[in-house]
Amino acid sequence: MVAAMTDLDLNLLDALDALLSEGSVTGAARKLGLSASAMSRTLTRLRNATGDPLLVRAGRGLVPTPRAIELRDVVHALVRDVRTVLKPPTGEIDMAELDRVFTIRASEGFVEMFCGPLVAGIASAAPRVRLRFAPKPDKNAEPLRAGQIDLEIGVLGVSAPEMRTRLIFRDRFVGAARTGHPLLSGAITPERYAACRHVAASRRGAFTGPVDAALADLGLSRDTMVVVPGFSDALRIARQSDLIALVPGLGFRRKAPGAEGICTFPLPVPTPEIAVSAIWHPRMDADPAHRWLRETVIGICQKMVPDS
DNA sequence: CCTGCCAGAGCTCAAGCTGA
DNA sequence: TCAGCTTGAGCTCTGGCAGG
Repeated sequence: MVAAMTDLDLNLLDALDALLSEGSVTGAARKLGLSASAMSRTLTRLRNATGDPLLVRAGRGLVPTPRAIELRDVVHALVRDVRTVLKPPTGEIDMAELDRVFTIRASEGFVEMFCGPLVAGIASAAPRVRLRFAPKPDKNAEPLRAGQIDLEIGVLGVSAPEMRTRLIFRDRFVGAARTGHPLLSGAITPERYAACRHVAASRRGAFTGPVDAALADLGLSRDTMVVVPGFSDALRIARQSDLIALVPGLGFRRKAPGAEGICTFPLPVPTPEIAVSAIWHPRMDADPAHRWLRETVIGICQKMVPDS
């Protein structure tokens, strides 16, 4: 009886190819690294599946039936095609020909600081690749899961434990005040720092953060007058007023845009370290183009921040 | 979703059959 | 007698399924 499609076993195709090309159970068995008895049983299954004897006894050996002769070239081509389909990718891609759009979700500050070298590095290696920097209103993992975001750069959240991550660099917050600000003349103590008025950067609009907790440990509190969504806005306000901003220290060691007219200083209270990581969905882990993208992004960022 | 159980597929070994 | 194919017995592995 001919096998139904649900009984399809692609190993039979490989065995049939070996049997038809060798014209012998022993030869096919040797070719596939099986015993002759195993190959003989496979030939029995093939006979049941095709409804044709395929190879019949002729003296001590076997000869092919007309149906077997008819199938020989077809089966050989099929096996070759199946091997091509099932062969794992080599991981080698032609970067000059790679035509793809990658969406990277990162904070405004990251884009300001790193996009220049990133664009230059990617354009020189893969001229047909296009980048889309997506805004980062929150840490929602759904766009990564849905494939809308290829790579996220930021501080790890806890909402999506399946995500793959790699640390890019570590940073700490520093204070920032306009040049000539009275706070900058003399030692910056927790008391003097807390006595100033402040501008905070918070996507969620929060007036308090880790600095307030550290000040509270000393019995101090500060007055945050303004909250803005991003660090650039906080810097702009600090440059034009007596408000003190809180920004990642790295950007100012690198002379980030917007740093003119601003002096930074170490905070007089301890604050937690900021660990900036690359985050991607496991689905993209083995994709050669995505692997190239994240290695390139991580490599360029780490090159710019060698001492992190 | 994980784990344990069970049935069936497929393998090897050994032995038998057939023909040169 | 030997080479090659087939078949019975027994083992291992895999996948489906039920239960926790």
